[in-house]
Amino acid sequence: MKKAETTRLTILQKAFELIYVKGYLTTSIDDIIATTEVTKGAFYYHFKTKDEMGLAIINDILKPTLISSFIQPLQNEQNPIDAIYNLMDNLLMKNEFLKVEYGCPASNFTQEMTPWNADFNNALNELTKQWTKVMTATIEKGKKNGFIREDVNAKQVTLFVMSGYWGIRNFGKLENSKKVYLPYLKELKSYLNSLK
Amino acid sequence: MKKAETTRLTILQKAFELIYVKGYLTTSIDDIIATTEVTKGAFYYHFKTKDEMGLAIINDILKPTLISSFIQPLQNEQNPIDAIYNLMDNLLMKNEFLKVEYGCPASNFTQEMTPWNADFNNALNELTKQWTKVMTATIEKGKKNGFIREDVNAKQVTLFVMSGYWGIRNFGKLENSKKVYLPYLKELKSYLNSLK
DNA sequence: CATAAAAGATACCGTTTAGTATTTTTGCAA
DNA sequence: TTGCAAAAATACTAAACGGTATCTTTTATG
Repeated sequence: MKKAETTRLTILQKAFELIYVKGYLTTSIDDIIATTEVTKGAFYYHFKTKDEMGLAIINDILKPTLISSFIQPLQNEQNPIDAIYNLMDNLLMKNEFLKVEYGCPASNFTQEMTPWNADFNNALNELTKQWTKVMTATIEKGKKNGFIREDVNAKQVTLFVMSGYWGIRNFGKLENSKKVYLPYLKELKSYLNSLK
Repeated sequence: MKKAETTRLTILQKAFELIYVKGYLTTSIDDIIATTEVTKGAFYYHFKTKDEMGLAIINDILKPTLISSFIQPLQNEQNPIDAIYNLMDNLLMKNEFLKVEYGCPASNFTQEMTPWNADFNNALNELTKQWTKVMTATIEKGKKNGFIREDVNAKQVTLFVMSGYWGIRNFGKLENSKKVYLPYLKELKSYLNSLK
C-alpha cells in the first residue's frame, strides 16, 4: 500500500514538471513514463485516463503548493500593503517552485485547458476563488485597522492586483527574464501606497 | 495570381479562428482544411509546414489587427489617462475581434508556443515591444503636457498596465464572463487617476 | 510458506497526426 | 486551340498518440 502511493506521487511530480515546461497537450504519456521510469501498465493502474492524472496534478500537487505560497503568506501579516507586496516579491523573485521561463503553472493550465475541458476549468477556478477570498479579506481587515482608506473597494483591488500578477508572469515568460519583474514590483508598490 | 492569394487568405483567416478557439496544437491541419473546404494539396502548396502557417497568421492576421486596435487608438488622444482607459474599455468591452471566452489571441499564442518555438516567440515579442513603446511615449507626452505627474515612471506604468490587461483577459477566459472586466476597469481608472 | 490480491511490465490496437508523392484541373499567353 | 506552368485535388506514408489486454512480479496476510 505504501509503495503504490510512492509511485503515484512520483508520476504526478515528474509529470507536473514536464507539463509545466512543455504544456499538457504536448506532454505525452510516453514522455511521462519515460522520465519517471514507470511503465505504461503502472501508469494506467494508478490513473484511468490522462485527464484524470491532469486533475490529480491540480488537486494533489498544484493546490497544496499554491495554498502554501499564495494564500498562507497573506494570513500572517497585519498590514495588507506589506502583505501583498511581500507576497508578490516572494512569488516573483524568490519562490523556487515557480520559474520565470515557464510562467505560472496555474495560469498555463488555464490558458491551455479552459476552452475545452470543464473539469480543469472548475478545479482552477476554485483555486483562484480561494486566493481572491483571502486577499479581499486581508484588505478589508486592513481598512478596519486603518492601513487602507475606507473608500477603497477591496474586491476591485484584489482583481486588479491578481490580474497584474498573471500578466507579469506572462511577460516574464515571453521575455524569459526576471528583469521585467523589478519595474513591475516598483509600480505595484506605488499603486499599493496610493490606497493608504 | 489573384485566386491563389484569396485561398491563402481564407486559409489564414479560418485557421486563425479555429486556433483562437481551440489552441494551436489541438487544431490539426485536417481541421483547418475541413472548415476552409480547401484540400491538403492546396494547403501545402501555400505553406511548407504548419508552423510556417502559424507564423503567417501572426504576421498577416494578428499583427495588422492588433496594431489597429492596440496601438493606433493610443496615438489619437491627448490625455494619456483617457487614452489608456478608453483603449482598455474598448479592448475589453467593445472590440468584436477579441472574445472573452477565448482570451487574448496574442497571449494565447505566447502561452502555448513560447516554451518550444523561438520563431513564434520573436514574432510575439515584437508585437508587445511595439505596444510598450507607443504606450510609454503617450505617457511621456502626457507628463510634458501636465496630464501626468513628473515623478511618474512611464515604462513602469506601461508594464503595470499591460500586465493587468493580460491578466484580466485570463480571468475573463477562466470565468467565461465579461463581468470581471467591470471592476477591473473601475480600479484601473482610479489607479490611472492616481498618476495625475 | 502458501495464496490471493495489488502493482507493475510488455506488447499491441485503433486512430490521428504532419507531411509527401502523384495526378488532375485551371488560367492564360502564344 | 494548344502548350504549359500555376494551383488544387487525391491518395498515401510513417510516426506518434491515448488507451487496452494480457501476462508477470511483489506484497501483505492467514
